[in-house]
Amino acid sequence: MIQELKNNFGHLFEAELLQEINQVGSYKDVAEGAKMMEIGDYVRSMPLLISGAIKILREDNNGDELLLYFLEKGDTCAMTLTCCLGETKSEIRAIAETDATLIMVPVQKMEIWAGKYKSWRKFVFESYHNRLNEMFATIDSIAFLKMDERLVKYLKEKSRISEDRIVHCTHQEIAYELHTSRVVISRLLKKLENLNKITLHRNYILIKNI
Amino acid sequence: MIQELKNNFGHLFEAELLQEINQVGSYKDVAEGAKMMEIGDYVRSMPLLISGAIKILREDNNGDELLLYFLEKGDTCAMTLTCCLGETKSEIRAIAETDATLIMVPVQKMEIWAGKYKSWRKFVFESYHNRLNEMFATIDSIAFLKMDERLVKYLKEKSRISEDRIVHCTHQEIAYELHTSRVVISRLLKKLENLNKITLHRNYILIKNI
DNA sequence: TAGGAATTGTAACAATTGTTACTTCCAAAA
DNA sequence: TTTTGGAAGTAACAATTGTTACAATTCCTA
Repeated sequence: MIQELKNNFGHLFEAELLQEINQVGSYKDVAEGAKMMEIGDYVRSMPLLISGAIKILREDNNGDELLLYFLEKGDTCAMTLTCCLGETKSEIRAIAETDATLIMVPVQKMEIWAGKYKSWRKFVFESYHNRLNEMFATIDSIAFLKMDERLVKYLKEKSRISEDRIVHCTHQEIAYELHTSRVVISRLLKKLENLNKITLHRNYILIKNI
Repeated sequence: MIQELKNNFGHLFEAELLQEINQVGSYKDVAEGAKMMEIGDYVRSMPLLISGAIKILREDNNGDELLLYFLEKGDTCAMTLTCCLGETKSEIRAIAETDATLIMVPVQKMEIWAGKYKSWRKFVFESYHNRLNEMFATIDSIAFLKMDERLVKYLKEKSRISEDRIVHCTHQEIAYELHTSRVVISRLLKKLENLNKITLHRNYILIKNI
């Protein structure tokens, strides 16, 4: 595990901290689609993402979802960061977008390291900062863009994250994550296909030039 | 100033930290409507809000705005919190919603105190956490509510913040902050008036029972 | 007191998004 | 092979939001 740590966080943390993480952290593999955190959960350990991607979702009163953003290699979950303070429940749901590997660190260590290591403080602050910026970007999309533009952004992001020009999902799944209806998504996807930007298939979409 | 500090932050910080804040911080009064931070600004000091309210806004490509949330007594600005690390520009605009008083702390102190005082770390982490939660609430409103519901929420919040059943603003101003058009707001306000929930006047709105 | 700017009311219409209903197509299971 | 359920296509319509245009009112100022 120490090697994985050095590869992914070596440029951030000093050797001593890497050593500590190695001692108390536990390696974990997660399969695509696995639910990693549910709304209302209390969080007891903090994930450092080594590979893969995690999607972070918000839920409305009807149980419908909205995609907030993706976590990627080198990220951590901002939600867990505050759970070493008070007993705060998670406000979000986390699901593995792809197969992923991560290192789980007991949440008590977070506060201890924050006092001990400047590099850890920097990492935690930057994580928060990045998450806030992701949230700004999400708000921009929802508030300022129309659904067709949001859809294009979504497809680009999905393709980038999976490193694949083929996006594997159904129209219904896209509709859930953008918080709209399947018919709306089908309609807009068909327009994109007519513009020769994508090709539609059952259960997947080929991204051509969007 | 030390008395103001004790009143507003005494329950959070130990005496030694209060003393340090008192030494390096500077008192500042801000008039309603004053622009306190602009998008793209580099931040050099960190505000601790003693009284009043600050509204935080986001801007789209056309220069149109969107209200994100309000800061109130005991809050600080999450945007400045990360500016002691890298040279990061502000992503948001801050404008005094009411007359406000605050204490400005040089941003270099933030990192120093984060290593030295556990209570300061707790404060900073909690600030980030609160801001993230505000952002979740904002996203909920934009993504899940219709404009009439957002308008009602907006009026309630404005009334609560100013501690006044009379909300002083024009339809145009509301439209800017909710990122829609004046005609839409006028239309919805008129509906609320017909439901006897508010009374409309020139330049102000009386909140009756919403 | 007259003129002008800002504010609000309102109609008419356009564009976007949401909903319902039904059909067709595809793939896996029986 | 036939059945069955999920996925996608599409039409028709409703609801919401956005836009343009213009009138009426109020307030400030020259």
